Amino acid sequence: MRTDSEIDALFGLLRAVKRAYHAEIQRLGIDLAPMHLKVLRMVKHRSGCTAQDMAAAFGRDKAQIARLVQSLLQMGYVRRVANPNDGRSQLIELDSAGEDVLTKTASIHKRVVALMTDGVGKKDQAAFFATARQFQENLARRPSRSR
Amino acid sequence: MRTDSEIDALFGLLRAVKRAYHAEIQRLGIDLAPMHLKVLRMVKHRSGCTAQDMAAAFGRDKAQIARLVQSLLQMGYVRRVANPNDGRSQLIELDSAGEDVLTKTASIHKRVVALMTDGVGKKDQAAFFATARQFQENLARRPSRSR
DNA sequence: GCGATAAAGTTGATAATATCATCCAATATA
DNA sequence: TATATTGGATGATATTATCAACTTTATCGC
Repeated sequence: MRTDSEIDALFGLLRAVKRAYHAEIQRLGIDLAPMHLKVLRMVKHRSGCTAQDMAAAFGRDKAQIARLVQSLLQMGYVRRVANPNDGRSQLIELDSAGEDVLTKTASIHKRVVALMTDGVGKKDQAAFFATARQFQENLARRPSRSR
Repeated sequence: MRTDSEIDALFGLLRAVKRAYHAEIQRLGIDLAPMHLKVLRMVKHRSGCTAQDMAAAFGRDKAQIARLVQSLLQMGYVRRVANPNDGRSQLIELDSAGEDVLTKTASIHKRVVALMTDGVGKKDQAAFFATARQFQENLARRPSRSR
């Protein structure tokens, strides 16, 4: 039976993506949540970024980022060094264990995308993601961020 | 800077949709979560369904549904009647307060969709949702459900 | 320089969604 | 009938998220 609206369809899709993503991480025996990986990727990509940089880049609450960074610190995936330019903030850097995790998980995105897009033409995929970004921008226009 | 993958784009869209959806509910002064509304819609659509029906229909854990139904019961939005055909289960029916809530929230989907799809052509929208369903089916093929 | 203000980060509280495991009672099946 | 299964309830816990309050440090206006 089809009683779902468009919104329900989106929610359903995203739950499925989350599950698949999570399952892939578990499959690799890595005890990290998707957000942990997101932070690690950011740290790798922009070494020496601050927690605030991430909060802004992700559009997330700084409290959430602070906790993610702390747990990554405790697990030894990142390290923190004082920011020479600002005594309030600290620069986050990837530790070698974090590098390893990123190496191991590098293929997860690809695998999930491959699983999800199976049998869908390249053009349709491109159109889908382009529309997704447009939708997100439309919704992101008003809400407030990082407080 | 664009460092996001397709998966990140989807996650971002989900967050944006959730926020917008939640904000619309709050705007109406209704103290229910999106999942509560989803359950209410299901109860309205299929009056006398069981919690198990919903868990199966949504692909969700039955524990989650049980708790949602219980809170809706406490709030007086639904009522429960014994299932004459099965002493284990109970049939969930919409109460008048639940009807009211559904009437009030009927436009939320439309509003969020309108906000989200602003400036996107009808054809592109249709293509997007069609692809979303296809993606979901691809991902839903393997994972296990309702335990 | 000083005082007000803002920013970076931490912490506490809490919400929404979700999963897993276990248990009970009722049913179905072998 | 003995056994297994199912519907549901409950406890524990994880993930993501938000808001509020607070500390420390910077910055801006004067």
